[in-house]
Amino acid sequence: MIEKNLKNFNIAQICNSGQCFRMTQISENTYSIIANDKYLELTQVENVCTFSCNEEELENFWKQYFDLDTDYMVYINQINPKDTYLISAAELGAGIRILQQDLWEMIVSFLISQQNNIVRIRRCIQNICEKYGERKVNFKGEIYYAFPKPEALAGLDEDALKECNLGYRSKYVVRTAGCFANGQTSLQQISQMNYPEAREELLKLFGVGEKVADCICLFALHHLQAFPIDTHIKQALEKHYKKGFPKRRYRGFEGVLQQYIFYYELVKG
DNA sequence: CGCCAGGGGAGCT
DNA sequence: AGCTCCCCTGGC
Repeated sequence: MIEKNLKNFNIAQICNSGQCFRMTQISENTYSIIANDKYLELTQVENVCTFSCNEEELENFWKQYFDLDTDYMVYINQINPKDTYLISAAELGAGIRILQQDLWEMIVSFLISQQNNIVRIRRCIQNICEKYGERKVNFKGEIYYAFPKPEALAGLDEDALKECNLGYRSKYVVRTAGCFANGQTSLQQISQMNYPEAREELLKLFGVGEKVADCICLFALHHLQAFPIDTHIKQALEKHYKKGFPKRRYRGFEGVLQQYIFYYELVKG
């Protein structure tokens, strides 16, 4: 157990910000998080966060996962004071972090996300993990499942994942898994590319369009200039930024602001 | 039962 | 860039 005093960190907001699908509230102040093959429980009371792992794992994994070394006030303080909408959004979601999640897991998660709602996306991913992921035991002796590697999904019948509730998205996942399993595309290479290169490479994948590519760039590769535009963001931009969102002003961290807007619309809307 | 929406995308023009 | 159509599940 490690205790940390964290500013601009709110696990509840992170959990509900729609960027991660394997994070669950398990009691009033405690959340469970499964990432890669790791299981964590995090309890937050005010600014005090208690991590269930040891110091080494916190330093080597979760610190990067939660982006703990970044001061998000640096982003928030650059918001135009006259932009009352964005100021309000950032104020409400000030505890959000842009997570650095597993690339393959994000590719699959956002392939599934299209024409889908968050509750179902979570269930789809849970189903896939239970059926094809490695079975693990957490520190409490409970069973959880790691996210299956591409190799575990490649070669399946293209409709096999309909059993996991993916519907017509099944073939997107199976075919994409094949591309990585047979070496046609490389997760390692994509993770080393800059934003435009990575985006272009991701767009080649079957089932990946601009919105999904940007979500992957933002939530896995930590390219903060990615600005995913889904139906909700589109509506918000049309309403509050008739002349267009001032991307130039916020060059390099547009994605952080996108998350504040997304969360604001999710909570308020 | 029909209808439609839920964090788009492919395949056209 | 803009337009169809695609196509799965759950809620009403």
